[in-house]
Amino acid sequence: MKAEQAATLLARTPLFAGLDASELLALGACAGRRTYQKGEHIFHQGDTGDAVFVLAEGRVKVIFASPEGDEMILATLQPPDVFGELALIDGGPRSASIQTLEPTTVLTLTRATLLELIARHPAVTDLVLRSLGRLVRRMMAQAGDLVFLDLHGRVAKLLLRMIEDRAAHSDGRPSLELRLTQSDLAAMVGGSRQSVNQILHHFERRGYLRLKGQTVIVQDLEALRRRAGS
Amino acid sequence: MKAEQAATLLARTPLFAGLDASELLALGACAGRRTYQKGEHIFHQGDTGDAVFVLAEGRVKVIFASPEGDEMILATLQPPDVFGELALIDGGPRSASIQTLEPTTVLTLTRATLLELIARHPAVTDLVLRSLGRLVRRMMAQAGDLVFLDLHGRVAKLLLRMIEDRAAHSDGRPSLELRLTQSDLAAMVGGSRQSVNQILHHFERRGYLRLKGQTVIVQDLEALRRRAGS
DNA sequence: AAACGTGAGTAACGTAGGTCACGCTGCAGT
DNA sequence: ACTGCAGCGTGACCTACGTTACTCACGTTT
Repeated sequence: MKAEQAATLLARTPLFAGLDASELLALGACAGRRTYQKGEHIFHQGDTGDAVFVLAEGRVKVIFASPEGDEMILATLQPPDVFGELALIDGGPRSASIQTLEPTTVLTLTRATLLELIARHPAVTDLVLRSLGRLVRRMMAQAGDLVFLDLHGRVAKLLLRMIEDRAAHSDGRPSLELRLTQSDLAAMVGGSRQSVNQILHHFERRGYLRLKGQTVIVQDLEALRRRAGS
Repeated sequence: MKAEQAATLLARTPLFAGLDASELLALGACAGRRTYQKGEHIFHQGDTGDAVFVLAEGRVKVIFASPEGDEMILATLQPPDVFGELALIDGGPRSASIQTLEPTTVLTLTRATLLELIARHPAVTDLVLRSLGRLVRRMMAQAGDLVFLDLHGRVAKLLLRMIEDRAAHSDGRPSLELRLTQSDLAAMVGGSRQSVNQILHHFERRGYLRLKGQTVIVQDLEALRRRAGS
């Protein structure tokens, strides 16, 4: 029952999509399930971790913090994203914290069950490699943006990226329900809340987009792209 | 002959250190060898690549460039560092360029011979995973530094990092032969050449270090650490 | 020697963007 | 109804850095 639900979720992830039905069921049976309220931490940077998580419901943010306590948001995740692989593969501490943005439920897979899975299905290793590869490329792009683009560019790029994979195209114009505070946006681009506020309004004044509470309706995608340098 | 030299080099890399002597010899025999002059490119960002390189002699810099042509130096490598794994594991384009800083010779291992190796020694996969994991962590730290630290902090941190793994402790005081121009240093911390110049002299005036051409003698490690926020 | 290129050192100036310090709104709890 | 509190909107500063534009000290080449 639960295992079946879990299996259908797992089937949607790039990591486990290749497995056959029986294998998915077995994996789903091994998976734990946890629920969190809005604002809770699933794990903290620096923890030792031996589990991978599959997001079943709700959204979370990935937070990288400096020793001084400043925080930078590396990404927001939504089902069926997977997180926590990094600490697992090298046994090191968790490199970032995970905090829920909404009531959330996740599946947990322990290192042991994954090793077992890999023993039976060597192809999974390749998928893990690819997912890590994507991570490296994303982080390189992030670092590049921080040195090559000004804050306007980074905000524009962030909006474009979020539109790419979360857009609801209501009536032609791509509209984006952020469901993030401006403080969160600021932490994603490495700027201050105030500057992000200014920049959003700047874009609105120029006619690139319209702001309505926490949703953004993009009017001029091309202008945004230009401003993002791409 | 050549294969033996290659084998001893491979044995020093973390990736292949675990292999037994005969396996190393076989691998060394499969390896190609190339030499470059100072300033040449070994490959370019965007190329399609199906080889991994092992640095045998000389130093290289890893360059990440923006579409507009601005460049950021992600790292400098020295023997027995390995590079080029990323494009190999996911078949994607090379994510950065490699340019030699000195006359350089490298070994090349094709995708085919590596797949073969992995088939015989599954443990190698784990090492590849770990090396990718290190890469992700390094890039996250890099991105974090860019948002959390000011330029002074990033320069201090860069010096500390280079001292860590390249220091010649002449007479107690750690001394560091950079063999990099200030322009290169600037590209490593995401600043302008002039600012880096100023900051180095600022540190010298404060007594943190002494500058002598391209070598840096650190006088007050603790002060540098403080300035780097760690 | 003259000419040229490369790397280092300085200074003047402008500005992107951080910080501080407000006020406003809407909502949850008592 | 009153009191927080979270999120947004805006203004007045101030400063860290980039940019531009020189100079000087070297090697190398012609």
